[in-house]
Amino acid sequence: MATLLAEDFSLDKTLCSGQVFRWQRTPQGFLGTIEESAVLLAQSGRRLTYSSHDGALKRKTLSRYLGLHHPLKSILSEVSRDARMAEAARTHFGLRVVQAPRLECLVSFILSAYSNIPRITRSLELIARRKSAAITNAGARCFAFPPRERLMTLRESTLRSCGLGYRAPYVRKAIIAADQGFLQDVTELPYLAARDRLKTLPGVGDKVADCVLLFSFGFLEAFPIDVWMDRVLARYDAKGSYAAKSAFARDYFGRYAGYAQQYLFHNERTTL
DNA sequence: GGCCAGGCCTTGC
DNA sequence: GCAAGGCATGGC
Repeated sequence: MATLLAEDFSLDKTLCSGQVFRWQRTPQGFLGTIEESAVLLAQSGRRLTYSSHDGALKRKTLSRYLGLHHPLKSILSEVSRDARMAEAARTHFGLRVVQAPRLECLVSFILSAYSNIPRITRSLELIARRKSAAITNAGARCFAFPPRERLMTLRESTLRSCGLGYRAPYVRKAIIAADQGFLQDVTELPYLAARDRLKTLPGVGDKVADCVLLFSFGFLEAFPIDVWMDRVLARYDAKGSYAAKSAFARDYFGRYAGYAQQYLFHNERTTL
């Protein structure tokens, strides 16, 4: 068990705001996987304790995963352009935008199309069980999201058996692209070009691309717009195409628009 | 047993 | 460009 000082941070809000899907609450804390490690996380005040089953999880890897490198206070003060956003910032203070592994994030959000969170979680879990051995931490078994080389051995039919439905070929192609360095290439691009590039993958449109750019590539200006955010944006009188609304949001909230999105999104989902 | 789903793709204007 | 329908399955 190691300790990390985590200021201005809420583990609960960060892991339970729809950015990542496979963390589960246990009596000892949150159990999940990062890279090849089974990880247990618990927070007490500003103290974050963590352990990995093999001791391989590096502090820096964890810190990055949880978005602890983002200057939260200054980000929130920058995006709080109005009372509504300022209120969401107060209510959910400590929520951070994660920086999850790229391929895992891409697969997760391809699965999110026309689906729901329990189902996304289930499919990811089935994929993990197919290609990863069980690892145990705190007496609980879990399965790491498989690395690219092992995902490459998944046939489309096997993906279907994990409940992906018509998304199976999309995921299969995304894995192949990743294996050819596609995701690395995307990191070299500026935001809008990166979004266009991601959208060349089948099954990846504006919304999925923005989620992936925000939750794994670290493009904090990305502002994913789903049905929930559409409701929020209506109150800002933002109308038109996805491109138009997304441009409005980036212009209005600025370079950290993605943080505004995450707070407003979480706020919309947790308050009636 | 239906209805619905954290969008995307394909048509047809 | 933009508005409609269809979509494999599983959750509720």
